[in-house]
Amino acid sequence: MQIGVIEVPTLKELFEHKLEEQILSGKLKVGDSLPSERQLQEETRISKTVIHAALAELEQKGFLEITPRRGAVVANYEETGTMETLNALIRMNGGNMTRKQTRSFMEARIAIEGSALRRLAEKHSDDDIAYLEDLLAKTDALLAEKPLDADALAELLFRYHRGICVRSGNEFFPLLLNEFRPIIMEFWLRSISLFGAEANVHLAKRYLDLIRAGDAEGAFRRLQRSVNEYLSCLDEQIK
Amino acid sequence: MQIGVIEVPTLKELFEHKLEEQILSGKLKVGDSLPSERQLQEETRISKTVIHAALAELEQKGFLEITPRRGAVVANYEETGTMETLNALIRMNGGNMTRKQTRSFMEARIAIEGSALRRLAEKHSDDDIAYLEDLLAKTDALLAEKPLDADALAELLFRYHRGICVRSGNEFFPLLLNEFRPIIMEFWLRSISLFGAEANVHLAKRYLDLIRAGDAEGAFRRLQRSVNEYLSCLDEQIK
DNA sequence: TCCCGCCTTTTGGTCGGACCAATTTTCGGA
DNA sequence: TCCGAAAATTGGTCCGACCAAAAGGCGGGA
Repeated sequence: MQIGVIEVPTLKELFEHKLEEQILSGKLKVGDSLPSERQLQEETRISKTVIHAALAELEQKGFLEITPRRGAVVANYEETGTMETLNALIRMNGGNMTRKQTRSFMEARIAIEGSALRRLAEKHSDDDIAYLEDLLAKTDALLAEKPLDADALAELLFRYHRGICVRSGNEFFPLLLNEFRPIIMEFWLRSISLFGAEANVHLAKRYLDLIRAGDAEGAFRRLQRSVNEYLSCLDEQIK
Repeated sequence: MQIGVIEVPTLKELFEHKLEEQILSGKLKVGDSLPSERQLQEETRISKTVIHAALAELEQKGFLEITPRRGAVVANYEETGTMETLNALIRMNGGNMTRKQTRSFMEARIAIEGSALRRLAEKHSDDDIAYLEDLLAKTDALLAEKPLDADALAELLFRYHRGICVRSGNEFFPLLLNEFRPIIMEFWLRSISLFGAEANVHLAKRYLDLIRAGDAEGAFRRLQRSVNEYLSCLDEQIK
């Protein structure tokens, strides 16, 4: 096993995660108001600037609601939460998603990427095909190298599937994939370790074939099938 | 016309939006590197603390790429952009979406809310129905009041449709709707002005009927139809 | 007893200065 | 011309102090 660079967390991050944990664990309930920045400063012996920066970031993540000169309260992150909130939530759990989260994610993938596949199969230019072929050529090149760089392959698979969304003509789909990025990367890494690199690349090529053939329904069903295979294989592994 | 609370932007926000504007307007091109934080501090007479915080936030929004001790460059926000980037882009344009953006949005809506509708129609508890009925009752109450508060109705419609996503059991769909929130609110306001308040509430009830009846395909088709009606009505208006 | 206006306290927001560690640039010597 | 050490520059972090606005407390008048 390789030991990567050891990241030294900053004071800000430490305080941020501490607070995040208290919110997610329920110690701090939705609607609870936080102590003032000064009070936190005294408790934690951290400067107010750092406290302030951490609180501001937690606000952006959807965990807090800060009103100038009134204070910060724990936000109802089910109401205001975004993908960023979810990413923080998953990271808190060591990067592991619950069974239900995984299912939800795959379902969202079918909804979004499935729509993109359908549209692209129905309507595409030679340029679109060339664009995707180019990305596939890169995965082939990577596949030829030994040993296999799983991270790089996952990155390429991400770009390829985002490419499908880009070329579908929908301006929102690629943005949504970017939003999901950490989760999607995790997914591809696991898929590579479950089914092997070749199988994943082969499947990617299959989508292009179906797009080229204009088989919108076939491409959609293929996506559904591979999602189901992934989920059942995951269940298999747990047993 | 009602004048709401006047929001006083903080220095950080002012600086942030200024930079955002320069990036989106093309004055700062993708790949351009920004002056150092100290230089910006001198130019703007804003403290480095605030400059730093603003840059960090712009990085999170996908507009900048910051490398420690090397500086900040304008990111390719088409590659790294998220919904937040898009929201900023639309806000810059006075809240107006292009024709293509509107189409893309409605398509994304069909993909996401359509999936939620299907799942909920196929499988739901009495509790789910009661939850949605409760939200509908609130819209009815609002509808009875005169004059009509369009903003409040749009808010309720948003909550109702998010409720469908929440109750579909998918943990991602509500988060995606939150992400889209500014755009969705704009959509409902326009829909209310186009078709009237009653028609929108009536349509909302129709979805619940179809869910109750377990008619997944019917609910999905209903959504598709109303989306098409909205788009063609919009075209009509432009002419 | 209640309400209005003044004054103190508390609040988030901002500031400039300082230090750190790593990178980039500079420049003198081989 | 090239190399390597020193200097300058960079983003990241931290501190303690100050600001203006909001909240809360207080006292006097009705």
